Amino acid sequence: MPARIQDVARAAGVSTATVSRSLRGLPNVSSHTRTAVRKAAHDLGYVVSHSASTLASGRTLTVAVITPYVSRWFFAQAIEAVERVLRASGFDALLVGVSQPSDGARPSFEPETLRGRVDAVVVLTVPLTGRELDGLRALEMPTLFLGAAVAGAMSVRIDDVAVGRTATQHLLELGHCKIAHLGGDPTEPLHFSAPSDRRAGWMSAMRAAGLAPVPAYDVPGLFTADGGRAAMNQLLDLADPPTGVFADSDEMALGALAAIHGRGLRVPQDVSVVGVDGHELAGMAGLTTVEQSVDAQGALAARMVLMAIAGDDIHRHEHALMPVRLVRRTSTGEPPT
Amino acid sequence: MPARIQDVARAAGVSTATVSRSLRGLPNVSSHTRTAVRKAAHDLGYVVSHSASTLASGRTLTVAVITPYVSRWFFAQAIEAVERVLRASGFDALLVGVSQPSDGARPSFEPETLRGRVDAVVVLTVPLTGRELDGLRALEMPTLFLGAAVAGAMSVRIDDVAVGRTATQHLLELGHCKIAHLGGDPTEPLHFSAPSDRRAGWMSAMRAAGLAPVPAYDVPGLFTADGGRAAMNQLLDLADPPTGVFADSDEMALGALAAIHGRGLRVPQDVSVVGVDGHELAGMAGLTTVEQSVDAQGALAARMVLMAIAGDDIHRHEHALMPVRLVRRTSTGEPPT
DNA sequence: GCCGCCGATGCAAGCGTTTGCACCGTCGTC
DNA sequence: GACGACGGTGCAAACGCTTGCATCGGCGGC
Repeated sequence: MPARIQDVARAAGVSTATVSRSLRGLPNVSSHTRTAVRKAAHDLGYVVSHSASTLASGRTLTVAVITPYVSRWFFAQAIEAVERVLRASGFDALLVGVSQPSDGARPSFEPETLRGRVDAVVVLTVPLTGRELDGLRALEMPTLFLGAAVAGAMSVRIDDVAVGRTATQHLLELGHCKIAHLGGDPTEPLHFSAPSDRRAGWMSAMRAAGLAPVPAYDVPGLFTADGGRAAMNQLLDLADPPTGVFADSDEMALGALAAIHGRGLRVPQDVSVVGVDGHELAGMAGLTTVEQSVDAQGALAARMVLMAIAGDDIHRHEHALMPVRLVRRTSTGEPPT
Repeated sequence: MPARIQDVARAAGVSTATVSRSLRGLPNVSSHTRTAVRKAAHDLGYVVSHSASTLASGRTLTVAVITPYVSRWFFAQAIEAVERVLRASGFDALLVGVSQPSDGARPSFEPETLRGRVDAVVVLTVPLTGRELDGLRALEMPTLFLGAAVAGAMSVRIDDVAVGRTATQHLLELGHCKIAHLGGDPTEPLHFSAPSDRRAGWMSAMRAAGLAPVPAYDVPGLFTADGGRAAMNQLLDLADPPTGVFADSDEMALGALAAIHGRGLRVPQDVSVVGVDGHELAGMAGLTTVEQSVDAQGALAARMVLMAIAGDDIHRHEHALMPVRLVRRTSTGEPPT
């Protein structure tokens, strides 16, 4: 029923080879012929068969986006940006979720499955096991990690150690000494690097200030608002609670804010909180945060991948580091005396 | 380099036809043969070529998810749920963004492009023009709208009029008379139905209470926190500001909360706010809301689509209505006297 | 005026599966 | 003991496009 290339060829009075070349803008086609073919194709409502085209050429015009979540801020932002740039270049995004079910035994992701299915892969953070990474490497296609760096592949990310250091230093400069850290989930089977790097930044800044990071001040917040709230409550239950809190994400920080307000305490008079991300609602809540542009990271990632697909090997192993900046708002101030 | 079906056939000492049938679990294959084939395939690391399989069979094992956004709460939730269920059934999700660029001239979405590319389409809300909808219809494949109902296709959604009525009635019951509505963007070229339906619910509840909805109380909030804040500020600037606010989404409601607090006013003593959705951060902020489970909606949507693909024509035009429930928290109370 | 070159085009061989149809024993039935 | 029926298997024709190679004028240079 739908028109095939043969129909267009017939209508335009040329061979299928010429139709193929005309429609794809290849050289060695007279402009007269090209026009005629385009018209015929348009009149017939011809659309190239993706599977046939892929089978014959090996090109898929598709990029896989592998992600553990889509509803969390960072991931949603990244997916949106990557997809937008891909689409603008005529590429499609194949969404591959790798979140583990609650039973813990996540259905293992099979990289082999992507062979011949996509032209490149963008991995959000590194939600993969060693075996999966090896499988991905075996695919030998352009691969880019967004939010983490992996040797032998491209990457776009921020300096997470610096993020931790910046946030902590901000609190230190305000005069805080008792600074806590709300991080990821230590039982998380996926080994995300951002939480540990940010923690490292926190510790490094503390040490540089001549302070020893208190173990009890390092609590898991699961990267969710609920987790952040629970973690904050845990901190406030301590005999000697912190006066400053550095949360690895704005979502956790907002949860912490809720916990603080829930206790009748005031921000920043009683407790200062600084987050990471630049979440829209962080602005609403007056949250001081270390802002990153995931939109810019995603767009750059997509562009790099597209270049690699186009055969630009120069960037094949490039690691891009994007800037962050501290945005001071009303959630941080001097510690109580 | 990668093993093809021919290699597996040779290794197992059978024909490619038998390999194909064995691997796909078709009947009329002796269990002995099937085992041998499976082993050979596994040993060779054989993975069926998606394009070849699609070309030959017409099946793609892929579903398109068409969405105007991915970073907004509803959409992120929906995408995540749909993808998860599809993946569990061996299907992939092709993400198709149709958001308009800021210049207003959104690159028109070409439904024809999906022909032969996917087995079904899930459309989040209805971000499409009439022409696009017609094109989608012409594809004659299972199509499901999530978040809106369209005649002639499946749909999963909530009763948005009831949502507006429920939220408004809650405020009415608390004694509010001056109730405002934060809705969508009237200049939005995409004609989302949720905002207008919720507004209709608001108006209907007001009228049922013998009150006339005040035009100045109906302001656009753009469905973002920032928009909600701006809209709320606009309301507070009125000579006679409302005492109750019904926002079409939690994100807008949270923005409204920020605006109220920014004026030094208190919630709910001075102004009551009720949202819609069940956003995690709404819980943090104590926001009363009309909660919906987008996760359940997305999962159901995916299941319906899968059934339709499997040839179950019974559900081909089914319209599922999912429940909502009012969650009372601390952002609503009696109006000031 | 002939030759070689080049741009424009067509031919046809793949690309790797799926699947209708044919074939061939075997087994149960009358 | 003959005869369908049937399970198990192979053959080969699609599926719709891309692309290396051949072909064929026309044109500039000598």
